[in-house]
Amino acid sequence: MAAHQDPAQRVRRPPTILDVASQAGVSKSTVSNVVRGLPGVSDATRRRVRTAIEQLGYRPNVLARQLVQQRTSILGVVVGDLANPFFAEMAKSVERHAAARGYTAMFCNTEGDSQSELAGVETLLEYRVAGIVFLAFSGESRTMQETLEHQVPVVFLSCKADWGDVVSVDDVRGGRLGTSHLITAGHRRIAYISIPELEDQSDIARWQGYCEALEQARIEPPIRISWSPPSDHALVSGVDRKLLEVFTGPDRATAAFGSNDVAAISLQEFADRVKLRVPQDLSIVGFDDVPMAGLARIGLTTVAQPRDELAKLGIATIADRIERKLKGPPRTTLVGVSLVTRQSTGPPPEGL
Amino acid sequence: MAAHQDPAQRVRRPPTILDVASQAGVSKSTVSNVVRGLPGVSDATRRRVRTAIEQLGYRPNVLARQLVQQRTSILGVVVGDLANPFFAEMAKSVERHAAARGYTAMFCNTEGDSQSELAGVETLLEYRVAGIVFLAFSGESRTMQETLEHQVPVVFLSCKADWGDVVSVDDVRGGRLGTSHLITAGHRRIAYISIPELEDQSDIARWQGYCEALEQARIEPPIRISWSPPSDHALVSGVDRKLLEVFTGPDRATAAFGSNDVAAISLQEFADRVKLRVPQDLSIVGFDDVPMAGLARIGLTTVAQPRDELAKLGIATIADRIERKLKGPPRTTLVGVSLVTRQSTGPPPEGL
DNA sequence: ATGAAAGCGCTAACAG
DNA sequence: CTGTTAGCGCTTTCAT
Repeated sequence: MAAHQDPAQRVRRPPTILDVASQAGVSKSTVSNVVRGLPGVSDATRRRVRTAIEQLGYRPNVLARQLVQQRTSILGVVVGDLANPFFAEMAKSVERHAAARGYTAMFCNTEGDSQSELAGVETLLEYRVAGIVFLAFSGESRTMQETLEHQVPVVFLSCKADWGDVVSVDDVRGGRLGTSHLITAGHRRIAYISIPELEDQSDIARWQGYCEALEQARIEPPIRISWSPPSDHALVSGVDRKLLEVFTGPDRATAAFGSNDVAAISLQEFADRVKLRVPQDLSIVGFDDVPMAGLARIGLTTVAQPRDELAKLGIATIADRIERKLKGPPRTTLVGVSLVTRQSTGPPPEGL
Repeated sequence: MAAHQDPAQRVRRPPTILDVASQAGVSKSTVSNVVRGLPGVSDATRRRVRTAIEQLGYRPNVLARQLVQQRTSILGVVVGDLANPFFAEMAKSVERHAAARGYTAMFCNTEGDSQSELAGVETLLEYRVAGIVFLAFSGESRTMQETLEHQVPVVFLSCKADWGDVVSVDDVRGGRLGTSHLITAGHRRIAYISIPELEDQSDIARWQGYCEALEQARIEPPIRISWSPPSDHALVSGVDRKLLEVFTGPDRATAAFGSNDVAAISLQEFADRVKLRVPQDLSIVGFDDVPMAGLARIGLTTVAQPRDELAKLGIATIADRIERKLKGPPRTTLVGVSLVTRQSTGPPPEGL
């Protein structure tokens, strides 16, 4: 292999279209025509240009192109938490489908914080992204305004808002599905548990589904736990309590519905640590069906989302919107959820 | 909330610096100066410009700026597999540290395929990224050339190559560490197992460390398993065999060292399915210490990488290189690995 | 079939 | 302190 030089020393700037033009002895328009594969260039010229491009290692400057074209092929993707396996999987799918449609994805991790969500969108807008895909949306209205004001198509993928296109599972239905499963198994005291960092619009919809299921079964009251693992305290229906208390004592909760798999698995981990047996003492249902949930050792019952289908539809929607193939008012596309039953759920203990 | 219009119909293009200038009754340079916070603008003018910006919702066009400045603040990040929790965590850290230093991250998922690795780098180069961070590198030399030819600083983060800056753990040492742990526990037949999609330079170094440890303990021969879960077949030292065979029979392997936690956990899952007890029948060591490995139910003994420290150093390195604060030949920064002992390892069965 | 010229929105000298 | 001017690299009419 050729001796390599110190990266800091090589200062040769990338060749421009002009370099190619002069090298090939043509005008830059011709080079442009060749690069873009337009017809109306003689074969001889085309060949000469191709050679020059090869020799110089010319690569068109996308920034310049997009500046003059007044549009970019960058898709901004707002992710709640890349470290959450669900988002990681979605991000991966989104990137793949975006690339397949000619878009480059630019990710923004928000840590579920509406502050950085706003900052992220701001950055994306500065890059004049062609559209924004929200993989999580806090619901913060200022972000919405910023985005609206600047005419960027937006799709809420696996999350929702009352403006912009939505492609997601029916979270309310998913919430009902998971909760009903527990009710059917005989549980009467069922808690809903979420991790505050990830409480967004989806979380709210799932909570609603949970409440509806309880109501329909005439079970009162709903119990909302907001917990930051691995703390042993949590906000239980608004008041700070020891988490363990919720699952012990005479009218303890015998089951919990996690707003997502990470919350559910964290709770299972907590249960393991404090020697609560799952599902004998405590049944747990999650949401998402992340790969980890399917491991024999985890065996989490969960509401599954068809991730790749969601990503595909979401990208199709926003791409169509960008390309003006889709017009009219915001559209909502709901795809089905399904319950995956594993070992984390069972009937409640005797007498409860 | 104001009635929202159909996203497809609002055609107002984003305001430019000229719009702001005329609105404020100044020249565009003055606006530019205000936007960039340069001194030498009277307070009155500054205020007027600020107001105009506010009213118009002006947002500078980064593409135009970067075009004229001849440099971007985009950092390309090549990721092996976003769905692998290790990469997901790294990606997240990288994005955070990049943002802290004023860079925007643009991710490329390669699925461990050197073909799309090349395509990804190609795309990044078209965007004139300021630098490229490899979170996985296949070792494919053409990519290297493409990159070198275009003068982009490169850092190999938690992976390696013999050119460009490297910031990683000492994979060879890590390989030795994990293997030695098994040897010390009494194992004599230890397999090395990796998932082909992720075999890269790090994998090779870890394999080398594994071999060295075996050699030092005068254990022969090394066993290399290349496995695509959940298949029940695998390539064992080059030949296709049933995976189970490796861990049963008279001279079976009693331990396995996974090239990363995903491989190790997959193997554990396999063991669970075929009723091999871990660690009684089979000890398993992983590499990375992903969050999942620490769950009580997984309890994977593994070689831990300090992810956030790696990301921080990696970004610092490439940022310094970009900003010319770091000059000279490629630098290698190695950070320490440590073994985290959990429940997946123990002594071999009696008599083996 | 090819070239010339006019910008895209912005920064960076340089004048005034 | 503020305005004028000349591009950055590219696409896109419009001539030739």
